[in-house]
Amino acid sequence: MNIGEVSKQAEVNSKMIRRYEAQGIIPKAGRSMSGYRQYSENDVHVLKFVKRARELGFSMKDIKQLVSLWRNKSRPSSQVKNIAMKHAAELAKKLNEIEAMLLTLNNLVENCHGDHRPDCPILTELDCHR
Amino acid sequence: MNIGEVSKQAEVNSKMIRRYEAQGIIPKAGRSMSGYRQYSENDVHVLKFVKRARELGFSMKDIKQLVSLWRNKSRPSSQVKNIAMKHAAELAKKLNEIEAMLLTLNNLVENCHGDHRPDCPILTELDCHR
DNA sequence: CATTGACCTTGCCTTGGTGGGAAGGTTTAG
DNA sequence: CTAAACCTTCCCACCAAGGCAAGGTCAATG
Repeated sequence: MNIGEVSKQAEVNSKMIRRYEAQGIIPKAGRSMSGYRQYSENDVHVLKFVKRARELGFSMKDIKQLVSLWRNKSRPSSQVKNIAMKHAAELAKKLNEIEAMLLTLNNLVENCHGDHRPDCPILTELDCHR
Repeated sequence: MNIGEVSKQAEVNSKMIRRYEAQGIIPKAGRSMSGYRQYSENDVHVLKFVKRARELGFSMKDIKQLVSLWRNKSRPSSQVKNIAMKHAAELAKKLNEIEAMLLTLNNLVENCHGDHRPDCPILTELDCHR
């Protein structure tokens, strides 16, 4: 299988596939006579794993470790859990930050006329907050 | 006032002050004989405005527009509101995405033993999701 | 008056994940 | 034979921030 076919099947951009290989997240693909990367069904499987992990917001560093643990059939599940918990904690932090921003922002937007007049609580808040 | 003093007062890194100037977000500072940037109280004020806008998650592009509207005393508040609403919508979208990730993630973490044993629902989910 | 240390200047590199595009080689179908 | 659709590597851009380096300036010491 060439990279384009894998890309379709795993729904991962070929550009990204090459990058993941360079980052050591997926194993180096074999090459055809002319230098084209050659893939198997299993490679599609790995890429889907990576894709799903990205969708859960894991960093590439985390994913590298997760893939390695995934392949190691005698991994301790504690290691996987640690990575996931750390990531969940970071996500929760971000969530709180965004929530705080939205709270303020929605408040301001509600109180702004949004017409031709120049007075605007949004600018006032940004101006006078401190 | 030199850049260091402004940096302290506005709580904005001097590196960032120079960058904002280069990006045209704040006006070009005057220079002393020796080439040092010279600032007034008003510049501190502008930088605090920028800082607050960053804290609300606005992009530098948005902030550039906001500063310009802020300075224009005859702006229509509708323009400000539009920028803020667009940003709020993006934040809300991000919020939802992170919420979804956290929901899945917390679920997985709860069901993982997290001990020496290799079986782990987190890896299983990443593996079999599709 | 010279040195020292704190300040300032510009410029380039790194982060993290993704994408665009160039310049060129290969394969396949018409 | 040629054109299209692949593939290759390499460099650049995004975003906001920060680190580091090499050099100039200023103020207070000895």
